[in-house]
Amino acid sequence: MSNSKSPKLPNTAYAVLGILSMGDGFSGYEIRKWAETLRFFYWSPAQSQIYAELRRLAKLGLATSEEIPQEGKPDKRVYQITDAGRETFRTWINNQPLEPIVMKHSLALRLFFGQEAEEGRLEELLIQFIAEIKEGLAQLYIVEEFMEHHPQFSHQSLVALWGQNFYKAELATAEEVLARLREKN
Amino acid sequence: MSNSKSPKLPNTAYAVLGILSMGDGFSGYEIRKWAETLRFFYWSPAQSQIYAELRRLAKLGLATSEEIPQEGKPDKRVYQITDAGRETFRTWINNQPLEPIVMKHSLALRLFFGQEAEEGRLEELLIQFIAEIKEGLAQLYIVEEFMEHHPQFSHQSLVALWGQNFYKAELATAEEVLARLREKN
DNA sequence: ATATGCATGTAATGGGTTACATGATTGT
DNA sequence: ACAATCATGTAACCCATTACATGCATAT
Repeated sequence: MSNSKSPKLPNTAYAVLGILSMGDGFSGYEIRKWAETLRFFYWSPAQSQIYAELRRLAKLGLATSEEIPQEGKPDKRVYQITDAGRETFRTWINNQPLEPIVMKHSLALRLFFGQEAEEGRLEELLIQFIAEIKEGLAQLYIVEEFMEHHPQFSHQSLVALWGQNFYKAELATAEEVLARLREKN
Repeated sequence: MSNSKSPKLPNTAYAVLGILSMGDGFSGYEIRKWAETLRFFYWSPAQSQIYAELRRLAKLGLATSEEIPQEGKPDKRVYQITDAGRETFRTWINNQPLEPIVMKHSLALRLFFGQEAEEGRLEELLIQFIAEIKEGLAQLYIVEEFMEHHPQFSHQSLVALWGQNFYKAELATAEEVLARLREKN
């Protein structure tokens, strides 16, 4: 079923493959929880999309899919990466060039067009943003702490550190911008 | 043609509306150039998408569209924001809640799954990334300098500052992570 | 000669979202 | 009682990308 040469897949598929490569057997539900951590640095697809990607990977022979009957819960479908899947993933990580960072910063967009905002609106948004960032930072600390206690996650904890630095920088910038806006009035 | 209540639009449409609100009359081509600056903090849609959004705005009565004959060049279609369009834009900026930051950081994704990478691959990617960030920073300095000489762009220059801080933080983090990877070997 | 800038548009494809549908178990 | 967790899936929709198509003027 698998193509001889690694097929070209959307990045979401590689992310799912990558998660599958970290253990032996995940349900869609478990993948989804990992994806929630990933959202700090990469993406956060809808649940339906994760299931769709898993089905695609299975169809391409990059993962096996097995139905596990369960009592008291709906049946679980467990996906496992195949040799072809691991090969595809390695080809991606070792050969696919970096893409430019994509950022959708909804506050920056509003700030950019701030001349159309009401008096005080931007300050309000910045204060709200600062609170959200602090919340995100707290979550990242928890993620990193967990990973530091599990040596097999050394790369993942490196990325948690990356996220922390990003959030700290966002915090500092938001405070700087807020101060500038206030001193203009 | 315009709805009595502001219609709900995709963010790309608001971004285009916002650019239209900054002057009186833009061609799709000019919008596109502004969008290229926006990409540092928000988004970078395909050319065809910008033209599609402009047509949508015109159909909704949020912008007027006028064909300007030109010699030696293809005709130009100039779009101008209407009162209804400005109203829609203000409603958006003043009432629409912030959305969470969306980030697609292709390097972080690879780093996260670094256990599958070949010896030296991550270092190679980091070095490449650092070069790209430096290039981006240089461009942002140019953008900010331009805007600081034009007082009507004070909000825009604030966002250019935001972008600089982001890029500087990325640079520092990339160097830190590179150092950590090297000391592990 | 060749590339870049100006200038707009269509067609095919697909990645991804939102909403809906179902249902038992466990914790508050 | 109610919310959260576990667990998967379908249907409708559309935003967005890629590729293609055209063509003159100007700079290298």
